[in-house]
Amino acid sequence: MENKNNNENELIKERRRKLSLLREHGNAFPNHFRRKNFAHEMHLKHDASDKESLASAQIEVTVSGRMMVKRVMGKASFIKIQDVSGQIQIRMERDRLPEGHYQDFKKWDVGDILNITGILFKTNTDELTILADQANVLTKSLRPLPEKYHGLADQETRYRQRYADLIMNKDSRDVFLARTKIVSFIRSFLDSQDFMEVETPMMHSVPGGAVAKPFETHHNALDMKLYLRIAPELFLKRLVVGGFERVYEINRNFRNEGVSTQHNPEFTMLELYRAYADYEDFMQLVEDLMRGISEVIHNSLVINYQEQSIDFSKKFQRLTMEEVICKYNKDIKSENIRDLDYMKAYAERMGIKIQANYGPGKIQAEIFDKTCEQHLISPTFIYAYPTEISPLSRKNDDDSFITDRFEFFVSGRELANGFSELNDSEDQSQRFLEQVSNAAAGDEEAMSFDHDYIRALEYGLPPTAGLGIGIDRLIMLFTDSPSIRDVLLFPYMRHENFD
RNA sequence: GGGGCGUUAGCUCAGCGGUAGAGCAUUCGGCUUUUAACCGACCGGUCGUAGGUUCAAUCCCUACACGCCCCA
Repeated sequence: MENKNNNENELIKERRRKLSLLREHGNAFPNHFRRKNFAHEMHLKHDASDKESLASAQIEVTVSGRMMVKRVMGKASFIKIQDVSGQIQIRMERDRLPEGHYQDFKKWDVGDILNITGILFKTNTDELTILADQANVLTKSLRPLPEKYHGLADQETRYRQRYADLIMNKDSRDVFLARTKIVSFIRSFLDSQDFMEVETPMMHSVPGGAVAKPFETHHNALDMKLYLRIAPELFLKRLVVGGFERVYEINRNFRNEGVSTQHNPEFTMLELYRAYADYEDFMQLVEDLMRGISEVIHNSLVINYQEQSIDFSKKFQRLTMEEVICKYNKDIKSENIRDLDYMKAYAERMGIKIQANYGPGKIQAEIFDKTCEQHLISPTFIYAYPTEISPLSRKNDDDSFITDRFEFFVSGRELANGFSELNDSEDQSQRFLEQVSNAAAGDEEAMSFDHDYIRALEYGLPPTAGLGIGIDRLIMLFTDSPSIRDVLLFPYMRHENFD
């Protein structure tokens, strides 16, 4: 029962003693009490009532929640309990409660989960309070809560013991409430446009749909290697081939890469596909979606993120990849921006390591990452991505160096990636071959040749637009969170040693 | 992978080369309208881990672990 690293100290021993007393007096974990009222609902209804009318109304309420504050003053006490909706104060009086109950109550601890029945009244300072007639412990809490004033501040504990963080920090609860609200807004936004939510495999025999290192796993019965998916893209487009013309999926992707304030090994992605649309339609969709979320969460089109003001009210800026590179690299000669030798020399001067298989498009992307992305604070679309780094995107009709692809940036971060889908199976086959040769040249992130996907394209994918939005980064933006860990209920952490 | 910062009581934090500190919480006593309630007393520590330097290390040095931030 005891384990050293679990802080089995005197405080917990004391509470275990109290729990065994509760056990002696009957069921220590009763589950027959029923709540009738929520804290927030009572405040809404009665905060404005005056003392006298509340006293004459004699409103009986029953609440359940965790005791967060306990102030004992001799024969009467004030406590506060917290339920999912908020907090409410309760007054306990020795002479009002059943015989002996007040003495029992004095042994209860902050953190215990209680059920209280009583009459609503206003205190001298006009605080809505329940005058208790009945009080019971539903769950004894064995671990002391963090200090009442400063709360739980330690980042590591907040991430590892999210339950304690959620008990103590309203800001943290609010982030996750906003997260849920945003995701459900996205669903209703897409559902109202006749998109169909689907689920596609999380384990792939051929990893694909993105440029990233996968996690590997093994299926024992079938004795086969499987990969946790890095993207659902190729499966969703198979569904469009099948005739589901508008599909989306909100689910986890897994990438075997570093951890940072922007990256977690598993993260949530929205991907959507719409037949008979192109990337410009999806730029518009991104604008509509961002404005919708901004209104739902902040009731405004201007929000604040980490001291930056972000304005969604104006039409979002649009620049091509080459335009933005020239904008932030004044010394690049635009006529040479597709010249391999020129670009290679330029990139190397700025410290970018150029691998043998890099073409001018890949070098453009490297320069963009290093010199442009950080400046894209206001909502901005960068479009016309090089074909070389866009193996699943449709080539531009007038210029095969680029594709009909965009990425969307806010506060210096990529939030979305969308394009007109490559639906020419023969072109796609060529692009896969180039990826395979990159892999042979040592590129660990290059895509594999997906034969079944080519087969699907050969049946015919209608002209289609696709879009992916990183949900976690989106939540960061709208909850003003500096780290992805702040918007993940259980962020990745190194294994905790309990020895 | 590199650099910086951090790890002291259950929590929030001070501190110092010479017996380890505060507030809150706990325990005991007082208190029937409190708001970080208040008043009094007590209790609470392998100072992240392992080495090293030193008469003496929580403090200085090294390595490691974990975390946060920045860079690749």
